[in-house]
Amino acid sequence: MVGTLARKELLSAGKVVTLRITGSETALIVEVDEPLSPAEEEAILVRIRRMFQLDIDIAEFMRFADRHPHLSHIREKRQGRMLRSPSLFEDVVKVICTTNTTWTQTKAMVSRIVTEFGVEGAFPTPAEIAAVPFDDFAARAKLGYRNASVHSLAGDIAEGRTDIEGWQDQALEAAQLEKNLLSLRGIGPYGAACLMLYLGKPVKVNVDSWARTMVGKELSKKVEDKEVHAFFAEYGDWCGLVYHFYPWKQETS
DNA sequence: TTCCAGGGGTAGA
DNA sequence: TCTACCCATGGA
Repeated sequence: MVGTLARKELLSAGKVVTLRITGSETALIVEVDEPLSPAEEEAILVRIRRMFQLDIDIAEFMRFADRHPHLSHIREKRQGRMLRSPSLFEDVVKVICTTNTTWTQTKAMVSRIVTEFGVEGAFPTPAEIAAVPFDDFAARAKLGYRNASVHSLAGDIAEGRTDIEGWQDQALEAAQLEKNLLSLRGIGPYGAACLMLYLGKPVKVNVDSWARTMVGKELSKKVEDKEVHAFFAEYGDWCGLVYHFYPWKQETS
């Protein structure tokens, strides 16, 4: 049922370890290729908790899904959690790389960011990206017009002008969190909704071309973004999650 | 060549 | 608030 997720993680002092993560019915199993100090082990645990949203209580969403017969698959398939990155910075960069492009190109962009600027296959830190002059970064990352968004974000974080990781430690209201996310260059309504979903506040649908296609099929017409939002409006503050696990009548190939 | 992909920023109305 | 236009990239 479960596969293996392998990932390189950069620890303090420049140590890079490989994680191999599998799961049983009740637990995650994390293998590390090198011995860890207690502090390093705790650092890895913090990242694992974030990746698998273990700090987010989904019981309320499960009860919500239970009240909708067509969402019964969510509990049956034990859905409801999103896989995310060990840091909000990495999630923001990846979301920027999904905008106005194909999934194939998104993967290529993220792969170049890792291989060009990361240490031994680990995702680069803001400081590592910020240390690269913009023209050099753009030529090697080849993110198109997204280069400026990613490079400026890395610089802002590395030089202390913004602390986006702190946004998730504060009990921010959804509206304020969305406002913060929208203030980031390269993050618009779609990106903010994606990130809100990752941050446990799925109050809006991340309307992308897939959403427009599928809602269009349901309604048998070409739809605008506001019609996609209206389609999911009945799910209230859970609409972002419902969209992600929605049982479409006819999947496209 | 032209279109467009898991959109966003900006100017102008 | 809404619309039109532009934005790098690369596959179809």
